[in-house]
Amino acid sequence: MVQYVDARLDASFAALSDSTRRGVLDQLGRDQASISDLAERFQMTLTGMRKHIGVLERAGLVVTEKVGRVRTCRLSDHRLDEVAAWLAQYQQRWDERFDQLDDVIAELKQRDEPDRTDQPHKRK
Amino acid sequence: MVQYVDARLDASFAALSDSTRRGVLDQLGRDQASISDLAERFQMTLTGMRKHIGVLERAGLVVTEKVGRVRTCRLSDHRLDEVAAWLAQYQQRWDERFDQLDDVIAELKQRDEPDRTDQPHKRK
DNA sequence: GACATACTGAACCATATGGTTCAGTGTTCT
DNA sequence: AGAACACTGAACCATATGGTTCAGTATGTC
Repeated sequence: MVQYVDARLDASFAALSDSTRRGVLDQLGRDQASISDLAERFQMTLTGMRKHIGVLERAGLVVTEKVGRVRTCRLSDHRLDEVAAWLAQYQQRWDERFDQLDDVIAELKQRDEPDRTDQPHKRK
Repeated sequence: MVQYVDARLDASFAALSDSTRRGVLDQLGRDQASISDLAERFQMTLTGMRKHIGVLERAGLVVTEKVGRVRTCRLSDHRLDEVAAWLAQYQQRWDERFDQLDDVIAELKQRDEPDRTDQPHKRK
C-alpha cells in the first residue's frame, strides 16, 4: 500500500513538472474548458493538448466528460493533499535537521567556552 | 524572470517525481552520505545513483563535495519554498472555486424557489 | 609497488515525453 | 445532404529517463 502512495506521488509530481500542465490547472481553476479552448490558449495542436489532459487525468488532477462532440475538462476534487503532506514532512525534517546543527554548534561552543553553560538555543 | 521560476519548478517537480530520489532526500535529511552509501542502500549501481544525485543537484536540492576519492552528498539549503508556494496557491484557488460553486448553487436555488430565501447552504 | 576503493565517462537499452502530421469518426449547423 | 467542427488514433520524431555494463582514473592502504 505504501507503493500505491508512491505511485500516486510519482504521477502527481510528474504531472506538475511541466509548465503547460500547471498552466492548464490554473486555467481550469478559473473555469472549465474544452480541449479546443485549451489548445488555442496554449498554442498547440488539439492532439498535443489531449495528451497533456491525459497525463492530468491519469494523475487524478482533472476529470473530463464528453458530451456530443466536445470534451469538457474540469479540476477533479483531488486537492493534492498527498503532495502537500510529503512536502510538509520534508520541510519539517529539514528544519529539525538544522535545529540539530544548531545544537551541535552550541555544544562545540560550550566545549570551547566551558564556563558559559546557560546559553539559550536559538530554535527548539 | 517568470520563465526562470517556471524552469526551477519544472526541475524541482521532475526531481521529486521518482520515489528513489524522494528516498534519497529522506536519507540525506537524516545524515550526509557518499554515493556508495546511497547506491548500496537503494540497491543500484554507483553509476545509477550518481545519475539520481545529478538530477537532484541540477534541481538545487542537493549539494555535493568531493574530498579525496569520495563524494559526499548533503541536502542543500533549498527548502522547496517555491514548490510549496505553488501548491499553496493552487489549493487556495481550488477552495475559492468551490466556494464560488456554492454561491452559484445557492443563487440557482433562489431563482427556482424565490419565496424560500433563508435556506442554509449545503457543502458539496 | 601492488592492490583495493570510489568514482567517472562512454556506450547501450527500453521506455516515456512533448510535440507534430495526417487520416479518420461522429456531431452539429445550414 | 453537405459542410464545418471537435475530437481521436496511429505514426513519427527528437530528446530525456532510469537503468545497466565496461573500461578507465585517481586515491588510499599494506
